[in-house]
Amino acid sequence: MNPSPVRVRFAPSPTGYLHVGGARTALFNWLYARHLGGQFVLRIEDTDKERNTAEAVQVIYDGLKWLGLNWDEGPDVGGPHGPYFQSERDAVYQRYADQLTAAGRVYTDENGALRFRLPRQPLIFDDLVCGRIEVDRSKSQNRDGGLESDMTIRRADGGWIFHFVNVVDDIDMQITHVIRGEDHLSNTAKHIELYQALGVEPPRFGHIPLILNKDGSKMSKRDVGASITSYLEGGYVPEAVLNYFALLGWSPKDDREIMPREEIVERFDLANVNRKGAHFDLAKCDWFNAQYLQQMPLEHYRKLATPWLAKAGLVLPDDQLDAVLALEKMKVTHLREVPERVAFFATEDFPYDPAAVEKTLRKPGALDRLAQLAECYAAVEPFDAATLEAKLKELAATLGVKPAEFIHPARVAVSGRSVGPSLYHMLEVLGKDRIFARIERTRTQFAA
RNA sequence: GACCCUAUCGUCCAGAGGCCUAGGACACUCCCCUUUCACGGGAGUAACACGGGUUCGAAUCCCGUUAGGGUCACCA
Repeated sequence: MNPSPVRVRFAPSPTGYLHVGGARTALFNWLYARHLGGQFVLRIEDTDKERNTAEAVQVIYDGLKWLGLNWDEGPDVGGPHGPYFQSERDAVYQRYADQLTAAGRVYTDENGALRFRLPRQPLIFDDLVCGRIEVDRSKSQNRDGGLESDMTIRRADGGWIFHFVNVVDDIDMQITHVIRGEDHLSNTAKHIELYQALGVEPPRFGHIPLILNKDGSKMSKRDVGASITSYLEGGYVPEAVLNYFALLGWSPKDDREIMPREEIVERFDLANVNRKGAHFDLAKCDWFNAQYLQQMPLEHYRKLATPWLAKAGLVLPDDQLDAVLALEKMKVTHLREVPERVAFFATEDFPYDPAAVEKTLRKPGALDRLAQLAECYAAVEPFDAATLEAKLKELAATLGVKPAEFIHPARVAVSGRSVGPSLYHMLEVLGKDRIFARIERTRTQFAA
């Protein structure tokens, strides 16, 4: 006997952007499916033809793919329960609507819309996250204090309404577990009434907490971090973002935070999802990103950083690329910072930071120190960080001055700035010739 | 307005009656490491919304209050 396979779905509407809340819903569905060896279905809810565009759908694909949330069935990959665009499922909806008509459960109202007669019976269901939910449907009122109006399932113009197509598709696609945002918890009663009217056993429901802004307000399109595209464009590592999102509402119940995808899949469970709305904190997301960047192998880091270098028009010789990237790897929070940080390796014509010049190069004797250092380094062998450090300190000792007298001007002379990589490692990567040229340029340019 | 969900540090989570003088992480402050900036290490500030019960004992269970969120569309 086959264990009944778990089938979950993510059913976004193509609005032109993928909201974090949506991505997190997709993630929890995906985790649930992968954890249990079930199927993850992608269905595009594009009944609203107005805002339905190919680009809007592409944004959803891009976001999910970036996060690594692969789907087993969907518009682009097909599957046995298609089509997966609601706009192409008219015949299916008509069939189910006919069934309701035959059963006398719907009627056409005075405006020509098709409405479902709500049974308004007391109703109980077990939510996988929220537990037992008990509603007395006969008490549901609308804003005017009147009885909740019967649910419209088809507009006068023939367009289908969300609640209906959502339920029909979940039935038709044999969805076993509906994992969605808590904003649908209150709608679930109506949905169950629809399942019952259709003579179908409802799936299990799991309503996950909403994601709010850090101050608790509702997150809208404009808010920082709201759009998944902003992570793609902001230099985030998908695994880091996924890790952070997973911890918004779910916890492995111990102190583990940085977890590889496989571990999250392995440990994920709806029972460990909490019910409290999560406030989104980009600072913590950034911390995860920095951690992932620091801990990943240089080879992987290079693959992620290279496109950013290219986009900035920076060219680094192949044989130096890794060495240069390694110099700043521990300091980068977002990949987009990389070009700026390593730009001075790519050109001899780098700019000098005015503040650094003022503070360091303009100091009396600074240019002389550079000359002395260059002279000292002329014969250094091997030209590596350890030797360079030893030589510099030796020079300082000989002259009876602090090493800082050399270190600071040298840093500004070779990089144009007062902050950057470890000086000696930076010198090693730059090499003797470039250092001498840069010191020369500095001395000429800033000679009193 | 009716109904539903929620309530532990500023934020994300631990805590499923005694292990809690409430733990971890981010953020913040200080110290160490480092003659840069980071990383790393150490320390610190900081919370059980309130009021009633139940119990020998409550952050944990129950009720109420308050607060926040959600749903009640010919939007999805």
